[in-house]
Amino acid sequence: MPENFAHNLKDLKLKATPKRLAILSLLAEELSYASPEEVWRKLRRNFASIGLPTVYRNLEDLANGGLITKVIHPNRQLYYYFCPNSHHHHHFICLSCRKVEDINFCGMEEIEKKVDGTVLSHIVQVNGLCRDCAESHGGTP
Amino acid sequence: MPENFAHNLKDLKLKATPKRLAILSLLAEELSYASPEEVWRKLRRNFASIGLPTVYRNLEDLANGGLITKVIHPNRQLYYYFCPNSHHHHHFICLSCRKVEDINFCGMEEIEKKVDGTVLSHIVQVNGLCRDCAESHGGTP
DNA sequence: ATTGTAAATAGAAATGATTTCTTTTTAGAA
DNA sequence: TTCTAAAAAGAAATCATTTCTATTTACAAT
Ligand SMILES: [Mn+2]
Ligand SMILES: [Mn+2]
Ligand SMILES: [Zn+2]
Ligand SMILES: [Zn+2]
Repeated sequence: MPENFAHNLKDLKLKATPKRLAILSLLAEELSYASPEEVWRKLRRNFASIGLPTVYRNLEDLANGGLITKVIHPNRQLYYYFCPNSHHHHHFICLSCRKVEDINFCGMEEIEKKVDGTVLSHIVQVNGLCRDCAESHGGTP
Repeated sequence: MPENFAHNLKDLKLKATPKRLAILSLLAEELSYASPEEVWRKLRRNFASIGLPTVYRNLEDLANGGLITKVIHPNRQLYYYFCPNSHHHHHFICLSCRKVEDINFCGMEEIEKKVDGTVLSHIVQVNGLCRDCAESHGGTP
C-alpha cells in the first residue's frame, strides 16, 4: 500500500504542491502529533521561504479533507498527526512525549441512535501517559 | 435534592464567594453552554463591578473542580455548562442553539483496558444540531 | 464581635497563537 | 506554451485569554 499523497490531494481537489506533500510526508514519518510551528521549523530545512500562515492553512485544509487528524489538547493549542489507518477509530495520546496509539473502538453507532437531533461529528480521545512516559515521570505530564 | 453550591465549593477548598455562587446558579438555570463573556454580561446585572478575568478564572476553577463542564467547540473558544447529573456520562451539544443533551453511555471502561499507558482523562462529545435546530435550519450550524 | 491571613478580585495591560490581508507565484488544465 | 484559479509569502492585525499588582474579602481563629 504505497502512499500516494499527490493522488489523495487530487481526490480532495487540492493542488499537490511541494509544500503540501512535504507536510504530509513529514507527519507520516512521525508517530506523534506536532504543532504548526514545529512543522514549520522542519519545513524550513527544505524550503528557503515558507510562511507560518501557509502551514496553518495547509494543516487545516488537510485535516478538513481527512488526510490528517487534529488533537484536542488541554493546553488548547493546535496539534496534528498523520494516521495511516483508514478504518474509523480513535486515539490515545501521550501528553508527555506526544505519541499516538490507536483505539479500535467507537461506541458512536449506539450513541447516535439515542440522540434527539442530527449528529454532525463526534470526538473520542483518551489522554494520558504512554507506558514509557508513565514509568519515567511516574504521573505528571 | 436542593443544590447547595456553597457546600460544594467548600468541599473543593474554594471560598463560597457571591460571584462564584452567582456563576453556578446562573449556569444551573440554563440548559445550554455559555461563553465566559456571556456569563460576565449576565453577572454585571447583579454586580456593580466584576472583571472578565474573574469570570475566566472562576469558570476554569469550577471546571477543574468538576462542578461545571467544558465544551470542546469547533471554533476553539471556551464554553461551559452546568449539568445536574452526578453519574459519569457525556453530552450531545447543539452547535446552533447550544442546547446540551445527556448521553448515558461511555465505552471508556473497555477502552482503558486496551491502552498501553496511564489514562488521565478522556473526551467523548457528540456535536450536531438538536431536533429543533435541525428542523429549522435543515443542516448547517 | 474582632482580627489575621490566605484567597479572591478589579482593572489595566500584555500576550501570542492564529488569522487576515495584499501582492506575487505556481500547479495543472487547456 | 498559455491561462487562471489556487496557493503562498510576508507583514500586520486580531482578540480571546492570561498575567500582573494593588486592593478587598471570606472565614477561621481568637
Ligand atoms: Mn490511528
Ligand atoms: Mn449531563
Ligand atoms: Zn509518552
Ligand atoms: Zn439546537
